[in-house]
Amino acid sequence: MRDVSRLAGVSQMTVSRVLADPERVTETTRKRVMEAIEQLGYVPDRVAGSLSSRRTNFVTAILPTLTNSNFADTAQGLGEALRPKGYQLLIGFTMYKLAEEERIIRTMLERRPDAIVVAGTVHTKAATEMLLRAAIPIVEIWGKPDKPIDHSVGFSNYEVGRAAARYLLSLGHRRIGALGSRTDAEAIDLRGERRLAGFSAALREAGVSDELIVREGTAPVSHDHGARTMSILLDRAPDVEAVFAVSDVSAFGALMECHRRGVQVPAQLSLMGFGDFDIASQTVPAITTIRVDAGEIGVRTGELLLDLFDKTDPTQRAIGASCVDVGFKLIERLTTRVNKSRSQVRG
Amino acid sequence: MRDVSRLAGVSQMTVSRVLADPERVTETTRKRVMEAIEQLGYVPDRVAGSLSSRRTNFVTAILPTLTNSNFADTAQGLGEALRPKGYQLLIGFTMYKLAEEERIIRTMLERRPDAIVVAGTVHTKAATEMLLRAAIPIVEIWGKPDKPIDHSVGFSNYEVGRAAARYLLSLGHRRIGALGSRTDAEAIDLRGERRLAGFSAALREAGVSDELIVREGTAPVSHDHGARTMSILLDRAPDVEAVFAVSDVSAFGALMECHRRGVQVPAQLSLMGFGDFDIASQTVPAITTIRVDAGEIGVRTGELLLDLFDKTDPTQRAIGASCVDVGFKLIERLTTRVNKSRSQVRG
DNA sequence: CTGAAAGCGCTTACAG
DNA sequence: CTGAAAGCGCTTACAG
Repeated sequence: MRDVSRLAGVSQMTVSRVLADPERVTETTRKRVMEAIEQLGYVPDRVAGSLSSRRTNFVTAILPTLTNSNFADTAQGLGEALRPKGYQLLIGFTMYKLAEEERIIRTMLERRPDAIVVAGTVHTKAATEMLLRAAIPIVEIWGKPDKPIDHSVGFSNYEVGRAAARYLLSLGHRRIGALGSRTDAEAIDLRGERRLAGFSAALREAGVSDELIVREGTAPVSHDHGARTMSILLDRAPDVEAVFAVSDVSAFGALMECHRRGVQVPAQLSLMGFGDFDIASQTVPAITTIRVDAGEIGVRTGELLLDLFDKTDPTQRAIGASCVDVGFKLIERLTTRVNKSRSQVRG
Repeated sequence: MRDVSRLAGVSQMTVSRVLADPERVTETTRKRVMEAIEQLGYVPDRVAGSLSSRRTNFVTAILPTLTNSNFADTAQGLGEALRPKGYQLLIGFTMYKLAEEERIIRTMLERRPDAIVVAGTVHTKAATEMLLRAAIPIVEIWGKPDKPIDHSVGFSNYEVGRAAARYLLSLGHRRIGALGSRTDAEAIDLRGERRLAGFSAALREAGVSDELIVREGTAPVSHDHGARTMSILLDRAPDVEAVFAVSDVSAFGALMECHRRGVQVPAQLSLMGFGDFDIASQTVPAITTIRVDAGEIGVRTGELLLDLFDKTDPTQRAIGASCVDVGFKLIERLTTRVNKSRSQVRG
C-alpha cells in the first residue's frame, strides 16, 4: 500500500479510501490510484485491515460434519448468503462430540469472528459461557433451543416427531415402531433423540404403545444403521404396521432390508423417514418423509446476520434476539398408505 | 495481553512466550502467567499474531460445492488433517464456474492464506497468474494436471474412463454407451468430460463405436440427469448392452429409469457409475462403480501441506513439486455381468 | 476532498 | 531466562 501511494503520489489514506469507499475520492485521483494498484498488482491485506478496524468479516460455523448432506447444504447456504457482503466462513467440525465443540469454540474465538453459528442447542457449560462472553451475535441452528444463548434459526425436532406419529396414526396404523440411535453422553446429536421423544409422546397421547421404538448405535445414523434396526424390529415384531426412521438415511437402509426380506412396502408396512434427502425421492417406491430445508436454514441465518451487522447500535442488537422457525413439511410419497385391514375392523 | 502481563508482573514478551513455547520460560513465571490468563479469561488475538508473524495458519480450499458428497468428504479430510497443527480451513465455492473461481482466488488472497488448495486443473489465465505469483504452496486436487501450477493430489480422470471402457469390453459387450454432460465454456467441471474422453478412446482402440455416448445438460449431474440421459439412450438405441455413467448420481437415476421401463439390470443391460457414493452400494441391485477415496485426497493434501510448512528453506520447497496419485479402484457389484449372448456367438 | 498521527495486539530480532 | 524497541499493514479519528 505504501508503494501504491507513492506511485500514485497520494497518501496511504487516499489509497485506503479508494478501496473502501471510492465515492469519497475525486475521480481523477481515484483513477491514478487504481492504475497504480493495477500496475503493481497490489493485493490489500485484510489481516492488517481486520486488526485495525476490529472487524474480521469472518463468520464461524460449527457443524457436526460435512459428511451429512444436510449440514453441507446449510454450510453452502450460509456461505452463499454471506459472500456477497464480503464475509468469509470459518468452518469447524465437531464430529458430534460436545468436547470437540468446546475445543473448536475456544480456538475459533482467537480468530475474532464477527459472529458464531453453531448447530445444536446443547453445549458444555464452558462452551456456553464462552459464547455468552464473546460479545458477538451467536446463532444456534437446526433446533429450537429451550434456553437460547442469543438468536436461533431452525425448527422443533420434537414437533417433527409428533407430526410423524400423528400422520402414521391417521393412516389407521396402531402397531407403530421407530428407528433411532441410543443417547450417548458424548454425543452432541440429540436432534434425532428429540424427534423420537415427540414421536413417543404423540403415540402415547393416542393410547398407542411406544415399545416398538428401536434405539441402536450412536449418531450419526447410516444406511447400515437403518438396515440393522429394521432387522431388529422385524424380528421383534413381525406384525409391525408402520415405521418412522429418524433419518431418510436410515429409512433407505430399512427399505432395502425390507426388499431383502420380501416385506412389501407399503402393502405390508408403511415406512417414513426424515430430511427429504435426495435419495428419498429417487428410490422405488419413493419414500414418504418430512422435509426441512437445510439450505434455507443456512440462508436465513446468513440474512439474519447481515441484518445484525448493519445495526451499528449494540443496544438495539441485544434487545431483539430473534428466533426463526423455518418449519417443516410432510412429503407424502409411496412408502406409506392407509391400513385397510384396520379400516375394515373399525368400519 | 497487556493486562495479563501486568497482572503477572512480567513483560508482554514473556506472556507471548508462555503461549508459543512454554518450555522456554521458568516454571514459576509460567505458572504466574497461566493464572493471570485464567483469571482474566484472556483469549489471544491471532489476527494480531498473524499480522506480526506473517503467517495466518489459514489454508484456502476452493471447491465446486459442498453439495457433492465427494467434495464435502475432501473438505472434511483436509480440515481434519490440518486442525491438529492449528491450521484453519477457508472454504470457497465456485459453483463449477471458472469466473467464480477467479473471483474467489482474488478475495482469498487478501486473507493471506499459507497455502491454497483448488479442485480441478483448469483455470482462467488470470487465476493461474494469481496463483503463480502468490508465493505460497498451491495444490491442485481431484485431477492430474497436464501443466501443474505447483503440487497436485488426485488421479487421472482420463484413466478412469479407460478403465471403465476396458471393463465393460472385457464382459463381452460391444454396444456400449455412456451418460455425461455437455462441455460448457463457463463450466469448471471438466472432470466428467475427461472420463468420457478416456472412455471413448478405449472404445475406439477396441474397434467399438463411441456413438452411444450421450451428452446432455451441464455439470454437475443429478439423479434426474441420469434418468433423462438413460431415457434418451434407450430411445436411441434399445439394443444397448452396457452403460457407463460419469457419476454414481447419474447411474442411480439411470437405474431407476430402467426400473420404470422394465429394463432388467444387469440381465438386459450392464450399468456402472463412478465415485462409489454411499448410494451405490445400497441400491438393489448394488451398482458397479469406480471408487476414489475423496476423504483421502483431502487427508493426503493436508499431510503434504504440513510437510511443506515444516520446511523452512523456501528453495527446498520449490524444487520438490510433488504429484501424488491416489489412484482408483473398480468395485464390481451387481449391475454388471458377462454378456452371454455375445460369448456364445464368439465361442 | 485529502493527509499526518496514532494505534490495533501481537511477534521479531536484539540485548542483557 | 527475560525485556525494551520496533514494526507488521492497515483504519480510526482528527485536522485542514
